[in-house]
Amino acid sequence: MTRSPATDSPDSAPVIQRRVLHVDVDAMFVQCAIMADPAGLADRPLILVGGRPEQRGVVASASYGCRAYGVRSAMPMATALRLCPEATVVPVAREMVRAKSRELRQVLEAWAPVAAMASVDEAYLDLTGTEALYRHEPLEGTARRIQRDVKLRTALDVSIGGGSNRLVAKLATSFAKPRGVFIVPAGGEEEFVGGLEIGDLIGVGPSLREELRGRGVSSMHSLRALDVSTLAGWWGEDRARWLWRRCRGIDTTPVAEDDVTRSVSSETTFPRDVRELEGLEEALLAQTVDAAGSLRKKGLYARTITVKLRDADFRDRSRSRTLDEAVQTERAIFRVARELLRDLRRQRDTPARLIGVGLTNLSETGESAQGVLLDVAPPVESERDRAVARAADRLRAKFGSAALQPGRLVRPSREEP
DNA sequence: TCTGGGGTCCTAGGACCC
DNA sequence: TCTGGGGTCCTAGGACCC
Repeated sequence: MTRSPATDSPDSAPVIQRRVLHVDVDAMFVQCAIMADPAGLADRPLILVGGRPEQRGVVASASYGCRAYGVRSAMPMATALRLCPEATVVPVAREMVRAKSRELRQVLEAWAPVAAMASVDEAYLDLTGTEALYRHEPLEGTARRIQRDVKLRTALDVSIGGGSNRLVAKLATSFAKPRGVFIVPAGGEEEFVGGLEIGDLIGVGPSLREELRGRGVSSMHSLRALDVSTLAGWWGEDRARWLWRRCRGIDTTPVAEDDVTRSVSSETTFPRDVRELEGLEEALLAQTVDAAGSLRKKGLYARTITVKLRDADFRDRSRSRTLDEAVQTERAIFRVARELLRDLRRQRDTPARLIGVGLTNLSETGESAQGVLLDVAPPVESERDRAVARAADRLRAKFGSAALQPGRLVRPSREEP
């Protein structure tokens, strides 16, 4: 094994030379839509819409044909259709995406001792230690074999970037697209990243870029000319070190299979803004049922409940409350969520375009944070409540989500188990 | 043209505790 | 009269990513 070149500071820590690949599905949603409807959609310019089709939707993904016209992810549908009027608009094929994502993970896990999905359509592989196993084949060769194997076994086209760490591997992927492989040689990280724009760095978005520009820093070169203490004077030590390392292609975060869920949420944008409390509560209940269902599906409980409103003027507001014990039923969650919603409305009574509920502070048991409290106060959620909710889950799984309406779940009838 | 939905992580102030 | 310092938790908001 070789050692990475020494870095000056901060946190210079020469480590074993790692071999990291970043595997990214090319236009995943587009590929999945075509797989779901090969006869209807193949070879057409496609726009995958997020949210409700045609109504306040944005582009979730676009085929390369549409991208040539300037269509981009997150673009409002109206804009996208003006740029590419002949595009076919279809909703995301969620089931297919889930299935293909699972297949992809299975294929990749066979190739690397450590494989971690970073989202539905991308994964990191750490091949460190496989040098002998792969007969000291260059990383590029292994990447190409993985690419072919993925195509063979999942039918997905992927691009693969590689390098000595996650950051560099991911940045390399954009040079590999579509259907290519791009490896940054060990020792070439700093030079490689030096050729990029500041905004290309993962984690540097429009806001930070604008702030940098305001301070006279608009090129990677000028960013690198700054020392840590200057950066720390602007944003504090942590962020300063992060950016200092980032713009030099230094990244020691491990490729870890940490798939712990930290939050579960469900939100919806109304076709038209909603002002009446009644309409908002109705929607809040539906989102609560949805989020609580996901929570139970993962076998989790939540202590913190957050209600979010997006006002008509696009201002986001939220209220949250942390309970002494963790819950997982819509019954318990909605009781709190409804109060939080009323709180939000007291603060500002204005039409809303979005409502959502978020669950955090998750655990795998429904026990109290401070056990003694249970002896004092009755639990906000009984075992019976939980049993009812799980029975409803089974019914929905069997007969479809229309089998039980949210309204009935709030006050379960006696006949239910 | 008018802005989805699912997440993760960070910050900053206040409460509270030692 | 002057008034610590560190840690943790909670809340609200925001940046960012796919």
